[in-house]
Amino acid sequence: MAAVDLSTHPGHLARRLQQAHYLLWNAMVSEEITSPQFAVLNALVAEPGLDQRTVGERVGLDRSTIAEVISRLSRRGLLDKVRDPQDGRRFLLRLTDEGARTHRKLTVRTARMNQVFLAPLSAEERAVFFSLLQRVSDAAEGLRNPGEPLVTQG
Amino acid sequence: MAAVDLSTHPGHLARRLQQAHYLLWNAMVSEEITSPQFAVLNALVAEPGLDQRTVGERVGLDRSTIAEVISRLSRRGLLDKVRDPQDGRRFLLRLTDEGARTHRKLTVRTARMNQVFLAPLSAEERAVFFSLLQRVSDAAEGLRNPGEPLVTQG
DNA sequence: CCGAATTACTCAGGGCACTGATTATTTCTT
DNA sequence: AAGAAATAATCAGTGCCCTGAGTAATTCGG
Repeated sequence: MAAVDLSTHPGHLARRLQQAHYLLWNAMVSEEITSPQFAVLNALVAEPGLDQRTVGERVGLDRSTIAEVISRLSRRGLLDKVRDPQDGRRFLLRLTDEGARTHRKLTVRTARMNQVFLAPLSAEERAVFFSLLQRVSDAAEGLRNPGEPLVTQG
Repeated sequence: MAAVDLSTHPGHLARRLQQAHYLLWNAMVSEEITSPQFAVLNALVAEPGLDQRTVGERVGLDRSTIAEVISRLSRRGLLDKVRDPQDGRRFLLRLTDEGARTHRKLTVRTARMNQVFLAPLSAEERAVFFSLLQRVSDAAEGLRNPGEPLVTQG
């Protein structure tokens, strides 16, 4: 008795969604490059020369996790790490040719995978889905960083 | 160039949502018991005496992960593992009094946390949110298990 | 200019999540 | 009844995710 219905628990649903995505990614996109790794490659395509911490911020990975992910990508020759001559604490990151090639290849496959993943939803539902996911995530992230309010009411 | 907008990638959004939830859970529910652990306790409140594999199926954890989670809960005295006398491969699982107490306590806190987590959404939006999350997850899980079709069309 | 605070990164430790291989037990087939 | 197939659980290995503590470099305040 007193058991709860997990289907109304957003955390449980989020975990299930992420796991389902993980499996489909593995089957349809890549067994070597993970989704967070792709996010890092993508961030460096958009803004080459970012430092490690900023890349983590862009893709939503904390300092420890981004360090591991970068280290793997660097070990596989997909990106280069060089000390910032202006600030000896930072490493500046840049994709190698191989890294850029990998990003291009996975971009195509990822688009295909997203079609399959979102197949059960209509175009309108997809837009709603994205919007709801983003609103909840943004709000929850805002709870941790009360520094920059999302809406400034004058 | 050719960088992609991650805000239309459900996998990326799912990961962010899950991370946001993880942090809020830690802050508002418990630093000792995790959300998957709570799901296991909850499954055993609903159906005491389940075996390990079935519990994993109920809460969406694979054979390896459920083994680790059960082992932690058992080590902390929240559940008991006994060999099934009918089938020597299985372990039958049952909450201890302490486990049941913990489940009751966390049920209350989890409800409070969900209120905060879902605060940005109206009641109607929450219903839509749950439904979309579930439809996408169910469909993706169905891709892996083509054994039991979700809809039987006569 | 120099000590204090801040910042970027690293490291150790705990937990979740998957795959592939192994072991023990049960069930199926002949 | 005996060998083959299936099943429950374990183990090793990889990767993501967080916290708290530590190190090196820079910036801030007096």
